[in-house]
Amino acid sequence: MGRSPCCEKAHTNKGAWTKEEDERLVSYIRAHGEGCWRALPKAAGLLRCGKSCRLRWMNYLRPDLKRGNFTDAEDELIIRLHGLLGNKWSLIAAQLPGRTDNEIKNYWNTHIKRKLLARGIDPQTHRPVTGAAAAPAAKPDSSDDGGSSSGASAGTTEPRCPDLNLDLSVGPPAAAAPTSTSDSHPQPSVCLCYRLGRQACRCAGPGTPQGFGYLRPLDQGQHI
DNA sequence: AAGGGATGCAACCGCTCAATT
DNA sequence: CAATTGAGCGGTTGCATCCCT
Repeated sequence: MGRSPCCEKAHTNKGAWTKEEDERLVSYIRAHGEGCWRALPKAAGLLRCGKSCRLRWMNYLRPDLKRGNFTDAEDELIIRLHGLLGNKWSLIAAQLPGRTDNEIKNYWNTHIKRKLLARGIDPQTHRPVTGAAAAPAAKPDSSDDGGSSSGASAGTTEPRCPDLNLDLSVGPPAAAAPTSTSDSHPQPSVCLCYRLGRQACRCAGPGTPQGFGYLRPLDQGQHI
């Protein structure tokens, strides 16, 4: 049973990539484009697993990557998207041009989790942490506490974090998402999963009980 | 200055899903 | 329709660096 290994482990390098390996990978992809990752290492003369090549390219070598610190706006967007999508890092990353799922995942685990705890919000549920246990380590300042209050301590039975405004608009804030099941969509709408690159999503239509039928109107001039 | 713990990031591993045979 | 294959995803780990004592 099981599956064959994705590569011959005996003849593959592991660990940090060398500059030479990076250059080989980049020049190969520049010349041939992204194709069959499984065959790429051999073709490019790399002693690496195809998965490793893909990861290296996606997370580090791609030319369109935005390196550097996350902005506050990106922070907030990630928090909102996480509240809506959960740990779907690739979907979240799709909304943040130049950011990778791995980067966002790391950033979430290292920064945002703590930030939310400091606000008294459970990073997993996005609800106020119950009891006074809320963020014991939370520094009194939390400087950017931005309106947190969120009744952190108080609303123990609060069903939903009042701070959580699931407005997914990435562009101009005006592009509000119709949260209601809006029976009639006046403008063309598209399943969010589709927009994020999941062509065959399993979202039910609007009004789906499972709640994963995200529909959002297209912004002006925007197309799928 | 040195040691040890905390933190952050890059990379690996195993699983799932979709496409292909 | 079932089996196989490959790509992609999310969780986890390992290591380098930072910070505090």
